[in-house]
Amino acid sequence: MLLAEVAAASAEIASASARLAKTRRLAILLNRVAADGDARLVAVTASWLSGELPQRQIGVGWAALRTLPPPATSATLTVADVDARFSRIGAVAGKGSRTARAGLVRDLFETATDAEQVFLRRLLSGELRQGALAGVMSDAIAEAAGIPAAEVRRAAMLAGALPTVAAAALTGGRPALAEFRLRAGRPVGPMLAQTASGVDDALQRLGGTAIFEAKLDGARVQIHRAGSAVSVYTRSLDDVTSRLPEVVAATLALPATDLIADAEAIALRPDGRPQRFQVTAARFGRKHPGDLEPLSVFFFDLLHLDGSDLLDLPTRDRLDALDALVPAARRVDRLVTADPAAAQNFLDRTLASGHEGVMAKSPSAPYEAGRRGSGWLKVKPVHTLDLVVLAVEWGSGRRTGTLSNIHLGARDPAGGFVMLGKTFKGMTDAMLAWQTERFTELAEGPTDGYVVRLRPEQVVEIAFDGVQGSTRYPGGMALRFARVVRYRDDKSPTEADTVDTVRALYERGG
DNA sequence: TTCCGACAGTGGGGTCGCAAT
DNA sequence: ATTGCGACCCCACTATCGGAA
Repeated sequence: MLLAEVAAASAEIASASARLAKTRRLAILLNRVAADGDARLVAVTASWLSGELPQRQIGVGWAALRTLPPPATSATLTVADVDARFSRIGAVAGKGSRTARAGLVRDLFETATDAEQVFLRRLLSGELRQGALAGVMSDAIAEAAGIPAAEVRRAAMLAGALPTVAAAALTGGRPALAEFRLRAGRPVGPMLAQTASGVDDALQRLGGTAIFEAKLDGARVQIHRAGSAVSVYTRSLDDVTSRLPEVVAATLALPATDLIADAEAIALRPDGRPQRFQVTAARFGRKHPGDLEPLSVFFFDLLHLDGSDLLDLPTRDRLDALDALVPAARRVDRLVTADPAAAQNFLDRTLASGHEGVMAKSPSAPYEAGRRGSGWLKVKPVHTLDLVVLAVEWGSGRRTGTLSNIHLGARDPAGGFVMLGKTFKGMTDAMLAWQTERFTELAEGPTDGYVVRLRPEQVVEIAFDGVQGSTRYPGGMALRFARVVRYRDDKSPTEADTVDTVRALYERGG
C-alpha cells in the first residue's frame, strides 16, 4: 500500500461535503488496505485518517515543519515505510536529538511527492482538516467490515483506541469485536459533559430530578486497579501513574481487588480549600512529584468492581456501589434533588467553598464512555466585562481571509489599555464578516501581517470563567476561557471596564 | 418538514521537560 | 541561565450533516 493512495483519499474526503460520502471513501480505502492481509497496516491507516499517529507523539510539531525540502517527483513511499520512519523519529532522544530528528523529517519529506507532503504536514501538525476524524472513521470501519456502527463505537470506547478496533473488525469481523470488554488496566474513553446555563436549565433538561455534584477545578483521572497493580490515566488516556503516588495509595486503601473508577485530582490548601488551578496543573505536569503540593483525589464514578461491569447501570446504581466502596471523605460532595431552590443552594455552597461549579447528572443514564453524553451537564458561573479590541489576527482554515482572533484590553485609569488575552470564540460567520470590515477600517498601519494593530475604539462584551495569573501579559493577569458575547456599539472605549475591576476579581480568587 | 444530537474545526492560557543557544 | 518547542492540563463556541421526530 502506497502512501500516495492514503494521501489521495484524504484529499478526496476533504473535498466532499457530505459525511456519508466521506464515510464511503474511507471504507473503500480500509478495504483496500485490509486486502493486503496485514492488520498493522489497517490500524495505521485508520489511525492516520482519524488524525492520529499510532505512536501518539513523535516530537515533531508545527515549528519543525516550517521549512521543508522540495518534493519528490514520483511516489515511492509505502504506508509501512512511513510508519516505521515515524517510530524512528519518535525514538530519537538525548543530546543532539533535535538535529537528528530534523534530519529524519527532512529525509522523509524529500522522499514524498507534493501531495504526500501536504498530507504528512497536516497529519504531523494535527490539522488534517478533512472534516472526518474518529467519529466518521468509526462509521467507516463499520461500513467496511459490514458490522453495525454501534458495535464498532462501543468496542472503540472499551478499547480506548480506534486503530486496534479497526484492525480487529476488518481482519476478525464481528466475533473479534465482541472480545473488547472492560478490563482493569486498559483505559476507557471517559464520559464528558455538556454545558447548562444554570441549575434550572439542568433540572429541566434532565427531566426533573438530578444528581448534583461539586465540580472540582483539578485534573480528571481514570483509576484502574487489578489486584495490587494500580494505573492512573488522564482524560486523553495517557498513563500518569508514576506522577501520582497519592492516587495510587488512596486506591490501594480501598477494599476491592479489581476496579475502574473516575476521579478528580486536585491540590488543596492546608485549610481544605482548593488551590488555584495553576497549582494543580504544575504538580500534575511534574514527572517526579517530589515533596511539593500534595494532590488529593476525589472519586465520583465507578465503572467496574471485582468482576462486574457497572457502566451500563443507571448513575444512581453506580453511585450506590461507589458509596459502599469509597469513604465519604474521598468522594465529591453530592445532592440528589428535584427542587430548584435546593439545587441553587448546593451550587452557592459549593462556590463558597472555592470550587468551580457543579455537575448535574441524570439518575437513570448509563455511563456513556467516550461520549459527550446528555446525561451529564456542567454548571459554572460566567463573568462578563466590556473590553476594547487592541489588535486582531488573520484566521486560518475555514477562517482564512477573515480577521479572527482578537486581542482584548481593559482600560487603564492612568491612560491606555492593558492586554488580558485573546479570543476567537463566540463569533458567528456574520460577525466574522462584520469584524473583518470593521477592523480593516480601524487598522493602525499595515494589514498584511499576521497581527493587525488597531486604534482602540471598538468595545466588545466578553464572557469568561475567571482570572488567572500570567507571566505573558503586562498586567500579570489573563482571562480564562474568554469568548465574545456581542460587539457594543453603544459604548465608547472610555466606558470600558478597567484593569482595577479585573484585579479585584483576581484577588477575590476567581 | 423541522428539529436536534453528534462531530469537526478554530483556536485560548498555563505548566512541565528538554534541547539548543 | 534563558529561550523555544512539543505535549498536555484546563477548555467554549459555531457550522454542518443526517437521522429522529
